[in-house]
Amino acid sequence: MPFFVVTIALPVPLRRLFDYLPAANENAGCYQPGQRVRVEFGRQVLTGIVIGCHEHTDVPHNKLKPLLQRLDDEPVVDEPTLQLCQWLAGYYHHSLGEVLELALPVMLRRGCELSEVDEKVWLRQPDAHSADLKGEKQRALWQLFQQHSQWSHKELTSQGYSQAQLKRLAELGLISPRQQLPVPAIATTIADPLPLNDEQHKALQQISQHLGSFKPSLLEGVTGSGKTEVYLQLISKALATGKQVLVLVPEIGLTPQTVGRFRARFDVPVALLHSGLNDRERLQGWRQCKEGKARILIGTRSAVFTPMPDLGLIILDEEHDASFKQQDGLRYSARDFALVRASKTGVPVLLGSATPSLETLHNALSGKYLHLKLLRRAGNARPPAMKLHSILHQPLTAGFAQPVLAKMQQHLQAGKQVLVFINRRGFAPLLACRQCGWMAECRRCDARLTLHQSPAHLHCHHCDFQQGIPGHCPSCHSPDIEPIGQGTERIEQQLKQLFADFPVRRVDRDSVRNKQAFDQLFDDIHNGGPCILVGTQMLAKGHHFPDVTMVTILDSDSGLFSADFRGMEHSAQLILQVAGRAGRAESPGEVWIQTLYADHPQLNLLLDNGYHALALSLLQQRNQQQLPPYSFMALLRSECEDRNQAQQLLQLARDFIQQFQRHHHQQHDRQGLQLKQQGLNLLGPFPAIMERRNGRFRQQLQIFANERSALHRVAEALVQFLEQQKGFNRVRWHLDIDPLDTL
DNA sequence: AGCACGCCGACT
DNA sequence: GTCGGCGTGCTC
Repeated sequence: MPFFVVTIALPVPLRRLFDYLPAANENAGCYQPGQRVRVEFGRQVLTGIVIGCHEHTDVPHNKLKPLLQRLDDEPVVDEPTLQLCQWLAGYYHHSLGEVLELALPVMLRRGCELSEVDEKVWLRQPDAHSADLKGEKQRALWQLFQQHSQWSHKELTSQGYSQAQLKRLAELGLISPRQQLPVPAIATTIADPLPLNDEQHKALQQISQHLGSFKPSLLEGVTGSGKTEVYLQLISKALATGKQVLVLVPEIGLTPQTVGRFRARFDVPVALLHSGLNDRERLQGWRQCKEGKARILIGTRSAVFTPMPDLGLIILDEEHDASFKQQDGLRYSARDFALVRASKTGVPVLLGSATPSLETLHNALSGKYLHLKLLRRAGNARPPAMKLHSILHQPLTAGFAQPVLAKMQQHLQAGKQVLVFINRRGFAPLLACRQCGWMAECRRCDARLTLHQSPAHLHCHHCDFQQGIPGHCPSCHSPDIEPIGQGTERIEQQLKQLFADFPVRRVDRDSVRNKQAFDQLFDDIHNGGPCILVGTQMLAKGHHFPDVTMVTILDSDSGLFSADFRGMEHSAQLILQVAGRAGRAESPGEVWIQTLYADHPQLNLLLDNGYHALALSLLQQRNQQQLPPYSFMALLRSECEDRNQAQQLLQLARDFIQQFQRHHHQQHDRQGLQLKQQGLNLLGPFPAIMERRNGRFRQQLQIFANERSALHRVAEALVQFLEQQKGFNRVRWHLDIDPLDTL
């Protein structure tokens, strides 16, 4: 047998592959890219992915180990997915093994058999003719098998059918049991499509023209304009051509309402992949897609990796949402990756948002994406009236201006619900001493501790440090210490006193411990009469509250002067998202924004002329300052318990980049090429906005480039350079490509 | 990332 | 004399 090695990707942060000798009695034909293998790696045993077989290796032969075991006969990572992962590893300068680890369900990473998630399923016998069944229950059961030929055992028993009844049907030769992958039940009655207005109709027509080839589109539609209906009818068209559809939603966007709406519209199996599932359920959903059994997948960020052999359309809702970008480890953007996947698969991708990110908007305006707009709310719903209310020199009651309270009272008495948005958890953001000015601060972060009341404690929202509330000032021993400022808990408490006749419900991460409580709460709100809802972003995303007619935004000011260049963009998106909760039903809503800066130009632009107008103005600013999307950015972050070391590493990186740049210019010179401005711009190193976090000092180096390719070249060289550096063992660093924030 | 090796300080 | 701190180096 000729000599060959198997090249393996391993789940380690090393950005290279490893060669192994084949297992005993196996030839090169046994190994296909995408199969899992077990290998001894140093002293540990790991599960790796076969990348290929080669007859040559640079590794000295005495170092080669035979791999321990081949786990799969068929690849678990199909060819297109493998190629996409290779692209991703290159784009984010990350280890391929770690990318593949992310692309696979946890159970497969651990080396489980695919069949491990098989379950008992009952199948209708192909030649079964209905016999005369005795029992009512048995007839009903048989009726189910007329609708669908396959039901999972678990589902049938949960619907109240017994083991005995199933056994009886099996004895009559009507059905038979099998161990196999269960497929989600399909809705038996299908809801009709809603009528489209001309805007929706036009959007649907235009996108449908591109089914079957790569074409990105932006569907820019104000809240309530019926984006979802366009999605649904587009999906329907894709399904009709025998294709699978991938729908990506933000982390909190996958509500039972949304899922229900999808399931009720299509007579095909719908798979879900989100954080609420356990490992087993995840593998099931993944297999359903990979084996083509599920025709629609609705999932969050990591679902973008799911293999779908018949993929024909990708929809990504709330395109601007930050949860599409992973914020630790491999910092990939599922939105950008979805675009690449669509391009390599040759399918259209639809990005939807009421408040598109400036990146996407720029692509739409420049003609790179199809730009579709839904400007009118569907049905009779009217857009909410938005109003800035100046609180400059105004007396406040519990943080509210008097006219705002009066307005809230009015809506409540009309039997409507009022939503109060304050993006700050806890009772108060600060506990301070009135005598000496002491403030409760976190020992590990450059931050104040947030005061919580139920349960009573001080809490650092940045490192999770917790401690009890002191009875007197630790500095001057005065008992005169008091909470300063407002959080959701305090607003809730005060509103309960001010509006004793109406229930007040708080919705934040603390009040909604688990998903069940969450769903229960939303049921209550839907069924209940007038009430006040106090909450954070949680309230703003995904959920519809038909009875909310007034929204009060309490702390928008904190977002107006953000240190980050995307601060205003994100503030505007959040304000509109919250505002969108009002007046979704027949009654028009109103939104009151309390502010100290009622003449803030951008805030006024947003309110007077809308998001699109503000976005154009922000884009102009970005252009002038050569910030993304008019330049390409990478952010090198470092952190260390020793401030100097974190800073020194970045200084070293900066020096390296400058040298690298000079070198490249020289090369161009020698080759007689026109010296093209590399356009690399370095900012930093400087400390992060909150320099110390969780006991570590954080620094950053911002790298801007005019060309994507220039950024790539320097990033690749930089990562290689930093990996070689010795003497910075205690410094942790990562390179964030297309960072979402510079905090 | 793990995990081992190795070289120095403070303990039964 | 050893236990264990973490700097350094390697993993096909």
